[in-house]
Amino acid sequence: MRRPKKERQRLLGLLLEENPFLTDEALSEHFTVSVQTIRLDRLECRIPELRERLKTVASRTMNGEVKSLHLDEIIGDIVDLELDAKALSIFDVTEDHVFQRNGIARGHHLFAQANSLAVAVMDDDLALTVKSTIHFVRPVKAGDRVVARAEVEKESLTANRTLVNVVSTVHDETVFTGEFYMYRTTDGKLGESL
Amino acid sequence: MRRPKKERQRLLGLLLEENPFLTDEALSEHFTVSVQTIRLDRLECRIPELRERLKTVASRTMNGEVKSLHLDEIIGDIVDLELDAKALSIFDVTEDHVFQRNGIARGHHLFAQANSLAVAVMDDDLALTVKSTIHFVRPVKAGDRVVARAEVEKESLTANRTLVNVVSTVHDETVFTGEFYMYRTTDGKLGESL
DNA sequence: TTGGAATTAGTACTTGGTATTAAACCTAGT
DNA sequence: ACTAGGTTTAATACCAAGTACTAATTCCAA
Repeated sequence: MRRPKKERQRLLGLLLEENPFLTDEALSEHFTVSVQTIRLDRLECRIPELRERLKTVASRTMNGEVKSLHLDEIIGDIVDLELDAKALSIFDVTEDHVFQRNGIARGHHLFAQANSLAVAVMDDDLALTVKSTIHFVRPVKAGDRVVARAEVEKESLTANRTLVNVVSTVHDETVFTGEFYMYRTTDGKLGESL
Repeated sequence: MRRPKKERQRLLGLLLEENPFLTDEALSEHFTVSVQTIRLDRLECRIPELRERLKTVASRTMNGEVKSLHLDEIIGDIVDLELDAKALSIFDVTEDHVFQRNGIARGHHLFAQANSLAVAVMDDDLALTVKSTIHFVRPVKAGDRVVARAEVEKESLTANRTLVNVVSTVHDETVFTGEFYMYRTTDGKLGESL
């Protein structure tokens, strides 16, 4: 599935943040574009080459800056994304995400998945969550694969505010729903600055 | 100072364990031998080349072989707690918690702190969050110390449902508020079972 | 002084890139 | 219809940091 440039570049960034080990070669196959295109993308997005990425990741390890790396991680793999429209991510719940006592996933992981997705679906690099109402409909257990679907409310697409609805399911059964009122910080094409 | 082979190789191993970022070139200067000698040394000692070393160090980071502790951890340090009444936790925001683009903390970390606190304040080992409405009142930056205060709504202390209000502040200024509707799974003092 | 270990040198080849130039391909606008 | 611009590919030269291999040189001790 050939994606438009802008979308491809966003996904490229997200992908490499999760997996910095991918070579341009591998990326070109993933996006079914040429290696040169990937290199142009990295250039535009100021994403360094594989070796530089590994160097910084490794140095983070050596300096013990790892402590909370996963905290900043985008929770869940974003597998589909249409800017300002909809997006989908998958999050595999492991033992690490649940209360030992009852094996039920801690709420903030489900929230993190949904929130990350809401941020990602916005066509704005600096989007922020302003307000949110969420429901934990059914408990989620370790081993469950949570599929989160985000949909942008078209009619809410005003200058600065946007409503994103997220529904998370396990085996087609709703486990979580959330409304995310997002704030777009850029009002135009200022995305490239900074 | 020219050291004998055996000693040099021993030092080589120690050196690279501490600092895997050194190239053969740098090492050859350090030991004042030729690059080829260093390569023979690495070969004999089965020390991989720079890139391989960085790859493994970096993968250690990514695979969370260093992380572990935090995932299930309660986010923020709970410094005060009165069961079924109120609780307080402190969370220091670091670079790891913010968007690189604008230095603002990702929402799900603030949520995680508040949610963890709401769960902790309940006098029930198996309390779950059912529903929540939250406001991100003001952006939080790296370096900020977020103080979250949870208060149990006394009149809501019914059999199974409880409302917990959380207000998070930075320097006495409110940055986040949340209402957490909690579900108690045990209806009495069965908390110790399981 | 001579023989084997240790060291150094030199060459060809590999990966995963950068940098640059140029061609080809769409696609929207007047 | 046709051109201009953005986008994508291609092609080439070059680099860093190596491996793999061969060969020459140096050292040092029996």
